[in-house]
Amino acid sequence: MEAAVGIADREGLPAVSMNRVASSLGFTTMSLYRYIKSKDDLLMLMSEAVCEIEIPEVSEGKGWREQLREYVETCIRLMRAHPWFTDIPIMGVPITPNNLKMVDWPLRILRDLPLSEYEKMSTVLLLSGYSRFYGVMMRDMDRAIESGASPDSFSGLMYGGALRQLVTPEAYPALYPIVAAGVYTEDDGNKGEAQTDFDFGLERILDGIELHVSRART
Amino acid sequence: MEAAVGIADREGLPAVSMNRVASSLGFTTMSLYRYIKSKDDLLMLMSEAVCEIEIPEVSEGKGWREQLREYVETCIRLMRAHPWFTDIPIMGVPITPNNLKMVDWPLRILRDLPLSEYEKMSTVLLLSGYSRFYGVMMRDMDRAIESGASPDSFSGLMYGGALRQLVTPEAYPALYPIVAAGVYTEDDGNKGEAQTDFDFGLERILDGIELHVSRART
DNA sequence: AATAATTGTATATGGTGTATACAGTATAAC
DNA sequence: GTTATACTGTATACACCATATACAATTATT
Repeated sequence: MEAAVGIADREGLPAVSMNRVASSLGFTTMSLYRYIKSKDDLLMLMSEAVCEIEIPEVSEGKGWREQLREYVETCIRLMRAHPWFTDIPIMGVPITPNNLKMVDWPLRILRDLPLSEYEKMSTVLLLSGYSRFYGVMMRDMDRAIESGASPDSFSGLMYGGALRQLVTPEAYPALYPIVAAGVYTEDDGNKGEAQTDFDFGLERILDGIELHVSRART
Repeated sequence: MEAAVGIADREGLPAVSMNRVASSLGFTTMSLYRYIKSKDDLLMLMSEAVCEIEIPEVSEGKGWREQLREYVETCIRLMRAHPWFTDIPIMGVPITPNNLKMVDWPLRILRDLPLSEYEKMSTVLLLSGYSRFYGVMMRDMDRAIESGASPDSFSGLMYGGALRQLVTPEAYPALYPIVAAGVYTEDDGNKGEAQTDFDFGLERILDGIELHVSRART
C-alpha cells in the first residue's frame, strides 16, 4: 500500500499497475498476486489505506455545524493530499473498516438531532457527496494550475480562449456573463475564489439542514 | 456515437474499445482513428452526444424551486438511461456545447435571484454535483438489484451479511443502528427509499438556497 | 529427514490504445 | 482526360496491461 499510494501520489493513478507496484519493491509482477487478488482489490486497499485517519472526538461543546464542517474539510484535505482518490472508480459502496469509519463519524455528529435514521444517512450522503464533488473540482484546478505553467492552452477550471469563442450570449445567455467576467479562468484569483465558492455551497447545505432541524423541533 | 453509446448502454463502459466500436460498424480499429483522435475524445464525444437533450423553456410562471427540481431530475434521468455516464472519468470541466447547455440552463433559472455571479455558479455546481453523486448511487443500486437476482452474496446498496458482521456497535456506534435496521440493504423496500432519500437531500439544498436568497432580499 | 506449505518467477494469453507505412479510391486541377 | 492530390480504410507492429498456469526455490511442519 505504501508503495502503491506513493506511486499514485507522485505520478497519478494511471501509473499504478501491478507491474509497477511490484517492481518498485524489487519483485516481479506475479508475486504481487500472492498478496492481492486483483487490481480492483489493489485500488480498494489503496482507498482504504488512505482513509486511515485519526478521527476527532465528537464533543458536545462544539456545535454540529462546526463539526460537520470539520468532517467535510477533512474529506477535502484527504482528496487534495491524494489527488488520485477521486479517480478510482467506485463500484458500489466500499464496505471496508476505514471507509465505514468515515460514515460513522458524521453520523455520530448528527446523533442527537431530531432526524430519522434515513434522514441522517441521507444527510451524510449529501455531505460526503458534496465533499467528493468539490474534491474532484479542486483536483482539476490544481492540475490546471500545475500544467498552466507550460503552454497557455488552458489554465483555470475553464479553458480561456476556446471557451470565450464558444460561449456566445445568444447560445448561452446565462453562462455568457460569467465567462465574460472571467470566473474560473486564469484572469481570476482562482484558488481563493474556489475556496469561498466551496464554503458557499457548504453553508447552503448546512442552512438547509438547520432549517429542517428547527422545523422538526417545533 | 450511436454505436459507441449503444455498446455502453448494453454492455457497460469497459466494453467500449476502439476495436469494438469500429468492428461493430464493420470497419477495422484504425479506421476509427480517421475520425476520432483518441479514446479520450471518444468518451468526451459520447458524453456530449448523450447531453443532446431538449431543454425546457425557463418560464416565469413556475417557481425557481420547481424548475431546479426539474433540472436535477433531468440529470438523474440521463444518468439512469446511460449508467456508464458516471463511469467516464472527468478530466477537467468538459468545454463542449451540450455540456455547457446543461450549465446554462440552471443558470438561467437563477437569473433573477439576488445572487452574485459566483454564487449562482456555485449553486449550479452544488446541484449538478448532487445530481452526479446520486446518479452514481442509483446506478450502483440498479446494478446491485440486477445482480441480486443471481447469488445472494449482496444486494441493495450495502452488502448484507458481511456488513452486519463488520459493523459492531462498539466500532461504529452511530452506523450500527442504521445497518441493524437494514437501511439500504435487501431487507428494505430499497428503491422507494432511495427516491425519498434523494428528495430529502435535494429539498435541504433548495431550503438552504431559499434561506440565503430571502436573507439577501432583506 | 521427509513432507508440506508458502513464496517468488517465467512464460503465455488475449486484451488494450495507438504510431506508422501502405493501398485503394474519390475528388480536383490542369 | 489525364494527372495530381486528398481522403479513407487496412495491415502490421509496439508497448503495455491484467491475469492464468506451471514450475522452482525457500521456509515451516511434522
